Amino acid sequence: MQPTYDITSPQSLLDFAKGLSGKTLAEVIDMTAVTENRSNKGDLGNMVEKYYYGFQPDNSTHLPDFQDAGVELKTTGVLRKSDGSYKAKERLVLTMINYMSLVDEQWDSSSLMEKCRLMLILFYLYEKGLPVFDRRFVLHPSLFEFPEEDLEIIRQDWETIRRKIEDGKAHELSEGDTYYLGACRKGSGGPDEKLREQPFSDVLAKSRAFSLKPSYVNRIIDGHTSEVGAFEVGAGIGIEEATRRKFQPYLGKTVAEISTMLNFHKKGKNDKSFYANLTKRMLGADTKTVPEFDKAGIEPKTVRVDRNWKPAEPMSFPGFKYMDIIHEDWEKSSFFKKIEKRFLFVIFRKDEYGELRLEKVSYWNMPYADRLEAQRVWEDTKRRVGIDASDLPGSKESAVAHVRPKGQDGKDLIPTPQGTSLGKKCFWLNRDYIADVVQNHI
DNA sequence: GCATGATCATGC
DNA sequence: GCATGATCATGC
Repeated sequence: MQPTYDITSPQSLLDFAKGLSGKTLAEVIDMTAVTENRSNKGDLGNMVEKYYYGFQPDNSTHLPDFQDAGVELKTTGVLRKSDGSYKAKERLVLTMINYMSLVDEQWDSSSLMEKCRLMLILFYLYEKGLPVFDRRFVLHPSLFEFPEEDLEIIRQDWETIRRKIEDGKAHELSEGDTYYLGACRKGSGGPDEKLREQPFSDVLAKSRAFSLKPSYVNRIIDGHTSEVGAFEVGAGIGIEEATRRKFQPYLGKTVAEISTMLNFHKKGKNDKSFYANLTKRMLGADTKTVPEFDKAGIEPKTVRVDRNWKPAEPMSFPGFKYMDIIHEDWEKSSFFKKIEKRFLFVIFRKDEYGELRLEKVSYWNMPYADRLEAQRVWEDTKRRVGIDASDLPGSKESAVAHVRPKGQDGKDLIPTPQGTSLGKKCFWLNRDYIADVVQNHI
């Protein structure tokens, strides 16, 4: 194909990409020239470069694909929501993390920034099993450069990841360590996966890649990355400090006082999401989402504790389906994805008169050893669902997690592998475990 | 008081 | 209609 773009100009590369909008590769390129397997399911980005741009980048370097323009080409899957808009199917992988060399890098000249400072992002509508040539491009391609205020958070995230490797903890990395930029798992998984060495520990680590969290990709899709949100985040002010400032006016106040300040009241004695919704109001959002938290993939959790810091309840997570979990892998499970996140504990504590007050707001993420224990409970659950779905791990079987019901009512039943119907269930973090976290770790 | 079971209000 | 975040209810 004769190139009809200027390979040194980002804008020209973008304009050329627009020719793919609404189309599939098979519709715009000469398919007779394709030497790869027609049913190829990976490599969409490379196929776009090779057959649409007619350009084969040198993938052996850490430079961007179109190095003369300084542009890295990315393709990423999106899903259509019921209202017709799109959302990210998953995180956007930027580049592999090299544990050995990252520790010697400086942010400005980092391999991440060298490669991804300016990205041309193409979105395609994800459909399971569809070969790359038949994936349809939707939305407009985005020539994306990180807004300055986001770049500060991303730099802090990058430093956090680098420091963890310096501390000899590459194997303990978690997406919950950071906000916009995550160290996501990237590798074959399973027992045969080849693990990587790290510079300051003899423990081998699973391979990981720098990625933008799905919530951040959604902000790119929505074009809201530079929107002024509920937070004033910038140089010297990270997410945590911004959060502290947001809650400052309400700290120490009773629930009744906060309700009055925000004109937001409990709907009735069964308004079970009241504290969660009140928390979102304090952050300046309506009851739906907190944009900055959404972007950073932060998981707010309200915890009510008594005078002795004992939680009133354990902590619930999304439900699972018996028929799904038996085919699932741990790292694909929603429980895994949740506990790798960074949590914001918003703690209401009973005062001497038994009245709840906003006592403390604190970030936390789950330690590696506890994530391993949660994995054990999950694997045990998966195994036992296959044998007898009515007999699953209870709270006395693990110090960390257990399984309990989570349904709308007694009629909310779903099928089991045994052919029976049982109430829906979900994973919970034990009350005593939450107590330990609240009392000793935040 | 705790473990376990049951259910609520809300948003999409 | 259902997933979610969470609290309410019960029996030992």
